[in-house]
Amino acid sequence: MKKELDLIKDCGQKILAISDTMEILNGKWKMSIIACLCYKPMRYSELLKEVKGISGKVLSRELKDLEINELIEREVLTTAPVAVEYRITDYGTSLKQLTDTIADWGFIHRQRIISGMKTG
Amino acid sequence: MKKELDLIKDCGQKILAISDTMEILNGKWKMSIIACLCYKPMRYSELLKEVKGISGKVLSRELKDLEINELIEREVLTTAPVAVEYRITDYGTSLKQLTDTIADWGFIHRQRIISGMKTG
DNA sequence: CAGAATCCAACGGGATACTG
DNA sequence: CAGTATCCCGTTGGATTCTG
Repeated sequence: MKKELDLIKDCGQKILAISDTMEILNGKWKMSIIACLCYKPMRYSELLKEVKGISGKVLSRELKDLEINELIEREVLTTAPVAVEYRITDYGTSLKQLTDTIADWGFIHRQRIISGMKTG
Repeated sequence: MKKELDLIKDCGQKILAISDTMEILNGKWKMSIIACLCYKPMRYSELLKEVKGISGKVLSRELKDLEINELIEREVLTTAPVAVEYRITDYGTSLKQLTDTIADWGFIHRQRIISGMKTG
């Protein structure tokens, strides 16, 4: 009985922690952007190509959000036609494992779908 | 050079997989619900208490979504005042590691916030 | 190239009241 | 108890245009 209560209590803390994370990583794009920048620094236009489906406006906002949370850094390169490079921060790399786990599950889920939704 | 291209290509697949996952687990509540039901089966009202902040309407919809994706099961208990129990499915338990990773990061992030946003 | 501005549609999500 | 229905708002997100 007490053991059950402990479980619930523990569960409560976990729920809170998950809510925290989902608050930071809301929207469908942030994890993709993070994963992208974990590979290498990229420019705005590169991200626009790599993160398929995202629009310019949304990419701008998401990048700002991520920068505010210190997950990525923005550097303006004073080159000829002006370039901006986005990089993952040390703190941002702490999300790498998370992106890996999410990607892994995505693969599995896709396999499950294309294998015809065989009844589990 | 080629190596870089490979990286990008690989990155592309990962981005897709992440998009897939985020499509299924969109909204701020689904992961919390999954994590909750990983502890033990729960009734609607229990979830309403455990998943702090969620409203009845949203909980209903999220539960339906999760059921459609075969991540949870719903059983109506023919008891006196009618009870409904939600359980995680085998497939749903494949998300347990993900909820753990997300929760871990949430803890870390909270620590970082309350420690005053120390740089680095 | 890197965005900001504007417009608009769709969805997420809260509050309340109602049903079986 | 376990939802559903309704209203209503803020956000998300796409398309397009404009700017430095």
